[in-house]
Amino acid sequence: MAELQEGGEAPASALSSLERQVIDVFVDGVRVLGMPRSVGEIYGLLFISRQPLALDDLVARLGISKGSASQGLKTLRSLGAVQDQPVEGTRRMHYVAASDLKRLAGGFIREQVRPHLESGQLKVGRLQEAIVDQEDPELRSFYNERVDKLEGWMKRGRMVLPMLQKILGQ
Amino acid sequence: MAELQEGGEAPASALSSLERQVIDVFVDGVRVLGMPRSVGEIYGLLFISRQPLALDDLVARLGISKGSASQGLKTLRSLGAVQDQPVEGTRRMHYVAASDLKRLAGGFIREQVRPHLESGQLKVGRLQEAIVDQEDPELRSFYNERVDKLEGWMKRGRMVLPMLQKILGQ
DNA sequence: TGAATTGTTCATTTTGGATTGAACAATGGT
DNA sequence: ACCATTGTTCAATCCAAAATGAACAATTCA
Repeated sequence: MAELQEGGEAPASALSSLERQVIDVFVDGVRVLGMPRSVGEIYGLLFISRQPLALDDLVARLGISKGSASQGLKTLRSLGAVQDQPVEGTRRMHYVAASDLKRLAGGFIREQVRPHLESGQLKVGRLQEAIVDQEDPELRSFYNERVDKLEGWMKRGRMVLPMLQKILGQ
Repeated sequence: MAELQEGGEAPASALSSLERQVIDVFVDGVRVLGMPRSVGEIYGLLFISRQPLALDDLVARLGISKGSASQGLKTLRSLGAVQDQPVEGTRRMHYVAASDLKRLAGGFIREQVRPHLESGQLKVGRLQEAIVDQEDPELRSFYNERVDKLEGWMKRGRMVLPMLQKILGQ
């Protein structure tokens, strides 16, 4: 049984021109944000799909591996950009794209930006300590000035994130 | 003549621990912004150097190739993150790091963010046209809704950039 | 003008991160 | 309990982007 590929449920056809174009927009988008192509493809296809899609739909329609699809979905879920959606009549999980900018921006900031900012601050902290070793007083004061500036940038970065989120989310 | 490596001018010594640490911070930073490691190294070393440095100083102290150094400087200059600084007594050009956040953010937005936003908008425009081909009216209206949302995101993106720049630059 | 110095370009090589796919859980159905 | 279905993990592979380095301008100096 069940050898009919074109069964009653899952359309695994090629991408329409429109779908391809939308996906391209997101592939570009995530690339700017430093994320892998497959993540953009997955989000793009979900974004432009009226029905929730299962992992195997993504594999079939995008022509990517199960591994990529699984990893990509994991990333997108951690960002809150994709949500599980149970579909009755099957135990296969389906997924939908979250399409509210506030949530997307928030997830990205929380998962990708904050961690870097924090590790940066840590490093700058250690840096402050390293300066006291500097013998030459003139050089030491130059270093202090620079590291203070760096610290200021980080602080400003932290300050800007919530503002950004607020501006985007309304 | 001039076979003495440790001449009277250019210190091509190894990086101090402090220098190494500062450079690491910037390597991380530019990585988040999707730029190559060498760019972070170059900016980092210039940022923490009291004197302007020449291309060959960067090559010697960072241990990168002349090609990388030249390319990296080109990028940094286009961002306004590094400025030429003639040094009297030599015809070799020297460089200094611009250290004002407003300028840095402005350059990055202008050179890296805006172009992507604009090409994205172009694509979304073409997308609007592609929708009219869609026969099924219900699907067409779904597509319209989605593409409108996408367009809204882009518009909001354009709106946020100047705000960001303003917040950072004071 | 010719030689030396300095920076750029670009074909090749290298490499880090993305993708693959097979082995492995985990769960559901009978 | 067993088999079928579905998703995850991770070592191996692949590939796009970065780095290299040699050839090539473009200057400057003698």
